[in-house]
Amino acid sequence: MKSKPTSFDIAYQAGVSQSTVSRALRNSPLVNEETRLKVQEIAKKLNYKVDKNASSLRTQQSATIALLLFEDPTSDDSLINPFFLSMLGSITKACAHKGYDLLISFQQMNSDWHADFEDSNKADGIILLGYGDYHDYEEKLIHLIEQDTHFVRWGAEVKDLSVVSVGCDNFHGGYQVTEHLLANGRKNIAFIGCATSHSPEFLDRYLGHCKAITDHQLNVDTDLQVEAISTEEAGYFAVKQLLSSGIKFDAIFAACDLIAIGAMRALQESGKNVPKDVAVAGFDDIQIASFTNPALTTAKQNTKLAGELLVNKLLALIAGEPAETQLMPTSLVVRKSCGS
Amino acid sequence: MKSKPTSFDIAYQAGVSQSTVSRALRNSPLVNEETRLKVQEIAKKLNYKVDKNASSLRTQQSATIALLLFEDPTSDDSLINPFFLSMLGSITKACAHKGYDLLISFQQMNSDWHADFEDSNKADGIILLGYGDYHDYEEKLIHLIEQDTHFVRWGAEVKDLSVVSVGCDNFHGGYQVTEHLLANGRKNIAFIGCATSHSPEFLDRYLGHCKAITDHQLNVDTDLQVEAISTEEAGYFAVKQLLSSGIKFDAIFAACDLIAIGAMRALQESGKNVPKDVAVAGFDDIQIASFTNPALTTAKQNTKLAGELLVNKLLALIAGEPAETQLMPTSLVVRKSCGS
DNA sequence: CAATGTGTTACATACGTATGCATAAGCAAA
DNA sequence: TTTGCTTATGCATACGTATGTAACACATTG
Repeated sequence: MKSKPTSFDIAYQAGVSQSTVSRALRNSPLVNEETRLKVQEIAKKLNYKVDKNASSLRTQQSATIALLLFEDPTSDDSLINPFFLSMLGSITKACAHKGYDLLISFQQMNSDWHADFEDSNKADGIILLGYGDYHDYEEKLIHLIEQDTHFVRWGAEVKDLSVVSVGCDNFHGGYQVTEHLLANGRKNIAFIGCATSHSPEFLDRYLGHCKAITDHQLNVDTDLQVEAISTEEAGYFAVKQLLSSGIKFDAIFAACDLIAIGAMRALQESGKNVPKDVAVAGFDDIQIASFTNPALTTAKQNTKLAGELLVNKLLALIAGEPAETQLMPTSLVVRKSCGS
Repeated sequence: MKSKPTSFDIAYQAGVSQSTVSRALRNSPLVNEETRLKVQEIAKKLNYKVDKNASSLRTQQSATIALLLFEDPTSDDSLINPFFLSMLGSITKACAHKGYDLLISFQQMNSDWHADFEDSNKADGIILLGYGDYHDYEEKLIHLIEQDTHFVRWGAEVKDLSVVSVGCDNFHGGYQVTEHLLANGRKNIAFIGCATSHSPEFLDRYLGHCKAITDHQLNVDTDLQVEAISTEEAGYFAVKQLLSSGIKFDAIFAACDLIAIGAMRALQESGKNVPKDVAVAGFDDIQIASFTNPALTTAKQNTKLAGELLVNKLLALIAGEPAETQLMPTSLVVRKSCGS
């Protein structure tokens, strides 16, 4: 009574062998229907559950995917970027839909994460999630590839390596946002966010922004680009700094929504009206964006689709099928913060 | 070269037996230091990783915790309540800190979740997370107990069952909020949220609210309690309904922050000033709360502590140690939405 | 009637690790 | 020399499942 029933217990009660039990429970065509029903009935009666460890050990498959979430080491320890939380929810649901369990692990970028699930057989594949420059961990990617580990990652395409990435068309998204601001008559658009290769996502958004400006026969003013990491505080201080510098601007393109929210706080605190005095646009479309005052106009990254793509591509790789890097389009969500 | 190295491969190279390898890698005092170092060196060279399935099968321990997250079936399919996302982040970090992996699974309340990890040995214990009346799934709790499954849950104390719960002092939190509103001179405080046993958390907040009112020699007006589930939309419509009913009120106590946000939207849309005309207070202190306009005054549930408590108590149960149900205090976070 | 095929079951084994028990070597005490 | 103890290692086995192969009964065919 004490210990969990095994397939041998069922076999004994059913008067068959353990192997027949195993086949019967997996609906193998090799077993007679009558036998199968009897076995399944007894299994149910005993509240039998397959031991996943034994099963995984035997089949070398765990029906589990590991999600490695990289923290931005500069951000607040207790919080997680809402965008990634949204991705996490989406990936979880996509996994559940495919019958896979999801193993979650937070990692510091500089830790030995590449070793954790690699050969432990605890997961059939890995999803890498987090902003940042992949050059910072390129050798770890190479290591993963060398070990024939199945994995996909969120982010921009990795050149020169056969890595499957799912990302967002940050360049086009940036173009869309700035074009929208220009269409609203804004001339001097500040860009708040890191515009170096250390943040390839933000950089692409900035480049799209610049392209939209030059396409409209205007000149890019580099003074209007202010560095900021992806937090509300960074956006707040960047705008404060911009305001005190005396540089004229009538719009802000924040590299992500959190920055935009901080930017709006700084503007409103300084007596500026959004969008009348300064239009503000963001990027991501996190949940908060529709609740700010005014509601934030932003380039939406479709996290639901992204999660499904990541999971589907990873499962394809696991199944030995080909999978390709894919760039998702962004869509502009027009709310109140840009005037129209 | 092809297949992953096993402990036998190391044993062969080191000229010792597999059992010695196993002991050496686990730093058993039974093995000579010299031997241990040699074994560990070879293991590193071969990039050896313990097979978690085999290890778990042998030891019957997986160093993994399963988190079952119950969706509110009425809420939007694509979104997850930010409060639970915050809990999820906190639990993930607490697990990582203890060296445990976290297996995440979304569940419908009416599904067979109680069976999923119970005997599969895939996790050493389970954390149940989600709002709702535990009476709705009491028989499943009993089932878990009968199977000697280690688990803890988030929520109010479960009477008559030996279930370890970690919850928040919703009664006192409700008392705090209403007392704050009264101290600000508000007399007619509407309560927006479900106040039935189907939502025990909300009910306790309501009861605390009522206690604060009677303690101040005032009478509870049941017309000022309006039903709403925990979404922004529900808060919006509840307040719209309240406004059109003509009932006078100068403050709103929303049963959760999402409701409060919807309530503010309805008020502002109707030309009411928050907090001048109507003060609004919430519950939870989700991340959005500090970004709304005006910033939301709310009773904070400490998700960081909650996650740690849940994990610690679960690990205690797994270790065979006693653990007790615990109620956490809430703290009032005063921002701008109540006037002072 | 022999040969072949079909459907169903049992047997035996492998997956890779952890650990109780036996063993061997070395050494001190009797 | 014998006994007893310590230290270090190997042997053998169990964890519970899944599956290749063999075996068996029975039907079909030439």
